[in-house]
Amino acid sequence: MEATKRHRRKMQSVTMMDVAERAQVSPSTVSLYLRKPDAVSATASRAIAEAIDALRYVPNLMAGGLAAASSRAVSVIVPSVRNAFFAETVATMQAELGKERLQVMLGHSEYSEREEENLVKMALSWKPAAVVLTGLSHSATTRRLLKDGNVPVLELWELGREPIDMAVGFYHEQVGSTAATHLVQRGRKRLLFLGARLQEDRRATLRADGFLKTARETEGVSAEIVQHPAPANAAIGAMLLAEAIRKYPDIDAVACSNDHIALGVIFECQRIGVQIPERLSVIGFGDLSFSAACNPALTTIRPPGDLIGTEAARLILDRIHESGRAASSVIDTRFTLLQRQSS
Amino acid sequence: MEATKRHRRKMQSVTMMDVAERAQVSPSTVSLYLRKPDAVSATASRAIAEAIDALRYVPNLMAGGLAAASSRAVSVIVPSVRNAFFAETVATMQAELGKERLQVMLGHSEYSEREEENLVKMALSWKPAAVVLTGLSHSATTRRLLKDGNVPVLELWELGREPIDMAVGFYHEQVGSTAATHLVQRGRKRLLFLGARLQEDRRATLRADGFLKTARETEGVSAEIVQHPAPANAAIGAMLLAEAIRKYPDIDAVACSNDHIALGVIFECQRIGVQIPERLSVIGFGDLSFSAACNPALTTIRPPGDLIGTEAARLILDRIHESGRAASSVIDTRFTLLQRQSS
DNA sequence: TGGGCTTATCATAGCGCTACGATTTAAGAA
DNA sequence: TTCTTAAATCGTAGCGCTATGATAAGCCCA
Repeated sequence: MEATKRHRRKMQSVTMMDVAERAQVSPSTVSLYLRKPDAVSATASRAIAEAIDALRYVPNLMAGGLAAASSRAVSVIVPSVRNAFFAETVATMQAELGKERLQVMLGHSEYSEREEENLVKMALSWKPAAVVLTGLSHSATTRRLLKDGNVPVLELWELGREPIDMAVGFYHEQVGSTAATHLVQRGRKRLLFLGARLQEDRRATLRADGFLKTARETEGVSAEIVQHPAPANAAIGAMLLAEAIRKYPDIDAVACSNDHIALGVIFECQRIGVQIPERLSVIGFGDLSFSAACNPALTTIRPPGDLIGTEAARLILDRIHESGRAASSVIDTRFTLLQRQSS
Repeated sequence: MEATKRHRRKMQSVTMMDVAERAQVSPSTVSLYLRKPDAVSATASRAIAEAIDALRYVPNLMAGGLAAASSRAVSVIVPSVRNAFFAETVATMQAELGKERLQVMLGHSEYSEREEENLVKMALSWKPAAVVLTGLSHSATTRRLLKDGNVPVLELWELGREPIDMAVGFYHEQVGSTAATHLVQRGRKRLLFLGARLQEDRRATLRADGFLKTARETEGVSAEIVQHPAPANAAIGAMLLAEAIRKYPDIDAVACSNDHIALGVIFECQRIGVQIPERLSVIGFGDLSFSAACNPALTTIRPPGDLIGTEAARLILDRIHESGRAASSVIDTRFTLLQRQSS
């Protein structure tokens, strides 16, 4: 025994080398086949495919990522996937990115910039193919990390100020404005905005702002706001309506920061005998799964959560494929007003 | 020039080596500090921490994972995060695992075993610290991959047959049985189960089975089922109730496969003037955000989505820490009946 | 004072893959 | 047939880190 080996290591059962050997090609060719199948001849492709199958080869993406200095993971950070809006976008993105074998890494900021910053730091450790954030407000450190990180960055669900890199979403002030205009067109004069958790949900605040601004700029129309710091749900909605009627007995229309609130309003009106829409018009935001089935069916504004996801995925894939490009994109997905019975 | 270097490589700006140099220790010590801070002296720790901070060092987890032959990623595969139940569990798991710097990699099977299999293959390429699946039904290949993969495996949200490795959840037949027993105790005799997408949602089917079995075993009680293949939502719920009343005019209680269906039932009853609970008792499943605020408030069974997430995270962390253990665990989280006005 | 511990630190050999440039082969053109 | 050019394929040096075992430094008690 000549050499006294001191080191030993566990290892992966089947490596690319094994595949190469069986297919009678070099490891480089196997690697090429896996990354760009078109660049490999039909003969080689067949042999490699057979070998992969026979050996049950599973590529090691950590090794690949290390060698390539970038991984096939996309870090997606949302306030919470418990929120149906973001769940829709995350689900759509995962489906689209999964087709190209990109992995979604999920993080929840819980509406905290501090937490978002931690998640971004963690994400960067993975050399992700892209980092996806929600909204346009981030800590200075987050911004710096992302700009220095030399990584495609997407900001979803909000348009307005300058994005770090790319953005897909819509203008929330416009949502509020559209709601106000709609109610006015329906002949309403005493408008009210019902909001929950506005201190944390910047986008809901923008909707409220747009609503109040547009309403107050209209001749002969008044607009007030009633809010609560708790997260939006139907119970809060019911509570808010009760409070609103106490404070402003003559209101004839309410816009809600989302459909959960609106659902609570509908229930509360049933209980206290307020007729919708005769006595009170109601408009929500979200078009959640129950909105069309309410009694009365809820007029609402539908944000395109799925479209945001597909567009985001498309931008990421574009960036990956034509890696040279630096064009920064902003996509306005718009939103849709769905008029139903409640207004 | 002696050597003609042919190779060149881009690289990470700051590596562990840079940190080691600045802190006047070896790279090994830095690595140790990062993985087990307690094993490093206070002096060294301070110097390393300072260096990391000053250089803004970001560890490369791909390199770490490759060297360690396992990553700090946990692959979580759920039918869809659009479903509030799974969203709750995913969110909770991410929060718990994130504390220990584990990344959640998300996949959506869309209730397809074929798709789940693909996702598991992709997941395994990352050498995850654990693989988390939903339910106990998987393709044979999925099972084999996971067993050969030498990876901790968790199956959530369902108990019953033998798990691959560990399982956290509850018995869905028990849920159905509990619902039936409750309605009988409230004096109901003509029971009905309203279900959506039962062909795909195995767990909803188990609830239906448990419900029908228990009801039919009870003296003087009858039970029927009405279902629809579309995904559960309030509109389907309303439709199902209308159909149910047409088919079985004398029913006095309905159990719904989830609260979305129950919400539709409530709305439909309001429209057609059926009094809840006087004429008809209603019980749901899920305790969704609106359930307590309905009119009338909905009696429902609450599955502990958050508990499932925390318990799952705990099991994974336990496995990582005491890596020798092979004890396979099954945790029954139970569920809670919430009696409200609708029954 | 020194032997036997424990504790802290270190040097080094890969982990499995991809990028790079070089080399071989195939296909046309002359 | 030879030369040129394009298409396939190959050889190899790392990517940045961790596991391993070795060494050095403290510490206790005889």
